[in-house]
Amino acid sequence: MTEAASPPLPKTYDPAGTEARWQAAWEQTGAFHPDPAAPGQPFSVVIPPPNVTGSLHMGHAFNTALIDTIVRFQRLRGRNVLCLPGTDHASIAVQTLLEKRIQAEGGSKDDLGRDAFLERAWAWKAESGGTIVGQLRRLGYSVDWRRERFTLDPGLNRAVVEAFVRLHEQGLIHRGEYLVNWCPASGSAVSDLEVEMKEVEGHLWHLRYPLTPGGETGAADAGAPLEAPVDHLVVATTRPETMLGDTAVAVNPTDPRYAHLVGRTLELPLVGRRIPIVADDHVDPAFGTGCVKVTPAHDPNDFAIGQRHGLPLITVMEKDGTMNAAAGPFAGLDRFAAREAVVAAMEGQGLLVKTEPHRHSVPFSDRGKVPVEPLLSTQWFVRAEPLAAHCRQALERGEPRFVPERWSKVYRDWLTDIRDWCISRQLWWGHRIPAWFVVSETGGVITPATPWVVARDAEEARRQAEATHGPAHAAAGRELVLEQDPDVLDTWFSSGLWPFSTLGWPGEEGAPPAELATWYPTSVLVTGFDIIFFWVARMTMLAGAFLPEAGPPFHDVYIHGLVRDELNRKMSKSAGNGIDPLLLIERYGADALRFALVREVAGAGQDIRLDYDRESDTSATVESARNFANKLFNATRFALMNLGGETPASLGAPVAEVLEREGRPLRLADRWILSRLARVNCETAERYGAYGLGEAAKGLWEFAWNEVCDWYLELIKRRLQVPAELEGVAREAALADQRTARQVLAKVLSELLVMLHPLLPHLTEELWHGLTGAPEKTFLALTPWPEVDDSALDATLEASFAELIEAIRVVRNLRAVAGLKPSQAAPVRFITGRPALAALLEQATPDITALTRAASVTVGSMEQATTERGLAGVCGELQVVLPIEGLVDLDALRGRLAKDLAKAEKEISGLRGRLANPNFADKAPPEVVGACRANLGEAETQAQLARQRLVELG
RNA sequence: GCGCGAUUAGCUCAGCGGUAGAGCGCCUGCCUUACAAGCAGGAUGUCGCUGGUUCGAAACCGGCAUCGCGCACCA
Repeated sequence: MTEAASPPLPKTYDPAGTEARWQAAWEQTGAFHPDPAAPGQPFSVVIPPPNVTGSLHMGHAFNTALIDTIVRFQRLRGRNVLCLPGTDHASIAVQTLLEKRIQAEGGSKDDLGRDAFLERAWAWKAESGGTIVGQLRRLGYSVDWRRERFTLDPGLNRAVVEAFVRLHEQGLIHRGEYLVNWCPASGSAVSDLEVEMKEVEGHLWHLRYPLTPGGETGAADAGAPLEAPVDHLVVATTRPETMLGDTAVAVNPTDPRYAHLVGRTLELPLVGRRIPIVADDHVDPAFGTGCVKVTPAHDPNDFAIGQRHGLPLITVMEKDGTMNAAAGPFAGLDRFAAREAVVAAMEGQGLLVKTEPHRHSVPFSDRGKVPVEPLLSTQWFVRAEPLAAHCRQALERGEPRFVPERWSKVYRDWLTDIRDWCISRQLWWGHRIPAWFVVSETGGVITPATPWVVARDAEEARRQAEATHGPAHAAAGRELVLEQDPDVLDTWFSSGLWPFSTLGWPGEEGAPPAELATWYPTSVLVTGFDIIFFWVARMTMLAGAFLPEAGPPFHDVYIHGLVRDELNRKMSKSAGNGIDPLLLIERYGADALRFALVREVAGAGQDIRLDYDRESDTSATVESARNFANKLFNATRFALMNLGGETPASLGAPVAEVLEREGRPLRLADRWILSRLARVNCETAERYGAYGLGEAAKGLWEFAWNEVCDWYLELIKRRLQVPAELEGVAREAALADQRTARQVLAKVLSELLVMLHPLLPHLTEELWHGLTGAPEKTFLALTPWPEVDDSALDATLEASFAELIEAIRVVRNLRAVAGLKPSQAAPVRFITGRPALAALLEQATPDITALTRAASVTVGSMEQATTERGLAGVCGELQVVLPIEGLVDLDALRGRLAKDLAKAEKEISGLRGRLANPNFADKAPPEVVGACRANLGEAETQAQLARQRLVELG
């Protein structure tokens, strides 16, 4: 080329500026704001809304990378894609966080009052929500920001109220007094899922409970072995403080030691209450003493025993975890202080038999990080079983489809034997429960017995209350006073509506929102396995209640693993081992981080480990992805310098027949890379579509780097440079061939960029614009996926080309063994008995020359095999000779040949062994046997050639 | 206790019936006008152990071991 091509791009890719520029361009032009009425089969995803409690962590980055890869692919495939973003109000988490801050300022939330507190919470949301949304943008998330939602925004509040009212109408919500998981730290009930069992080194205290006087001999039971008269029982407990609330002691009905005592009573120490001895199957005679103290108001198992035996419930604690008046002298003590005090008191009375160390599980509150107290309290519940049953039936039909499939079992098991869901929280930050108490019925206070109405708003509540209680009030001359339930709903109640509330559900009377009509149910939910119960199951359950005809709220559930740190630890805020995605983005670019994360997920559903050096904040994995990005950048840079200012469009697609006609046919390398391109296109589309994202990433990496860059670009370099001294016909021919190469290069590269776009959105957008010269507001992101050219597929050609590559590798290897300098040219001689291979090598002579620094390339038949002396190697049925005797290290050569020989001999013995087995020939498929024979023949040729050479060398 | 997953090259992981692959790291040689964030070449594995199925097993089935996770938990 004579014209001075000015280098259009720097030598290395700098992601920072590029990424910001395209993010802005996509957003400003509304590239990802779909129209529900637009053509194209709808495809929709609602993102798992991050909590507004902080900032982006690696889990978000991972989830984002996966979702965005999927939706960008579907967009390229022509689907009408909605990817809807949003954030979650995270009731307990935010409230806990704010309370701590207020405390640090020396105040309390009660000083502040509900309204002022909520004002602060909204201010916090504005700040924190803004932070995390900004960080999601920084990843290049192709979501519709115009439709961004927040679980506590007015539209979603409307959905929550509607959902609550409807569930109530369907009889699926009830209010009642039950033993719930109480978190004393946050002063609220929590659901079963928010309780985490932790192994703790505790104690097992053995306490003596005396029998009340009368009939100690146990003579009533004739079958019992007559032992010394019994005057007490010993119970074992890990929580002595709860004894203050004991209302029985239970033994197993079949336990001969105690059968005769059932029905007798004990005197509860420290309290003096008479409590019965009851028989219950739940008691394991083999554990401890076989006697269990029963505290129905403070333990779920005891609660069940209490129900079976009609025992009273005695609550001995306040909601802040201190002992109440029922605890007598221990009132006012914190539950843990009370534990020590009770033990001391028992010991003082000689009733402490022994204290054993005991390792056991203690329920902890997820948020409060303190042991949960099972406490009797009045709460709202969703009846889970009918909703779960609906989901189980759907799952029988394969809905939703879990990827990987095994997670469906986890989902199903949880839906089986499900317990009611406690949805009320004694918090301020959240959706206020749309229930109003008729407090004028209970003297102005809310009690478990206060009548209530559920309504969409205060007015409707009043109307209802008037209807039910109005006449009675009027008759009594009382004013009807209503008070809304002060409590809020579990955050997951609103998150559970997310797939349809965000799309406008419930909409206006008789007019479903267009978004809902187009994009519901959503196509796929992508989330971590850790919230299958919390979120996935809640969404399917609630969707079943409100939109049953639509089926589950998503067709597929793609479950991914967690990102673990370099030591395979779960990343967590409390452990302080999180790796900051923003740091990695700054260092390597968002594309590199995304690519690295996606590339790690080949084994779908598995946790991924991100290597990381905390000293330098570097990650070899992300760095290698950055290097790949740079490789792609440079490949494009190369193209830009060699396309003579033309674009894929101006050059036109390389159509084999047309080029043939024009006398500038596709060369071997062209046909090879076009065949590979078509094949990779098929494979990649298939993988993306089937959630094989890691495989798609790896496949494209290998194609781009190991085939396009390492071989194709190298092979066309000469054709792209037309020497200035060429004249006349030769020049015409060279220019024509140059054009063919340019066409193929332009096609391969531009299509490769499209295929890589879901993985490296910014870089590919940038390079594609450079390559195609597309107007600024025409985006690769919205371009159609390239069509597969079936006629380009040629498996035979690909196999031949692989042989050519091998031949070149052998030459290079021989040169390396000989220690030839890259600048030293050496003659190359190929010898083969296979005419087709010989023809291929003849045809590729110029390529071989260029890629091996050959002084000359000759191809001969077997008869000419041993005429030269020099370096020799074999591959397949090909003998490669570098006749440069003088320059050669003979020992190195012998070593090389010996190695070839050993390898061939090993293969021969293996293959012979197999073929010698008559069963193999009989039972193995013919093509396998055939391949085996062919390989044996090849290996034998190799061995023979190597032996021959070694003999010649002496 | 029940269930799930993992165990393959120094590290991180693919492969899931036809006798082992990638990236990183390592060794050798190269600044060859796309790329040293690169190029060329090289070394490295009784595929956790153990039975079985099969002509053939890293892959399928059984058992065991180790690690991890989930669920349920005996006070």
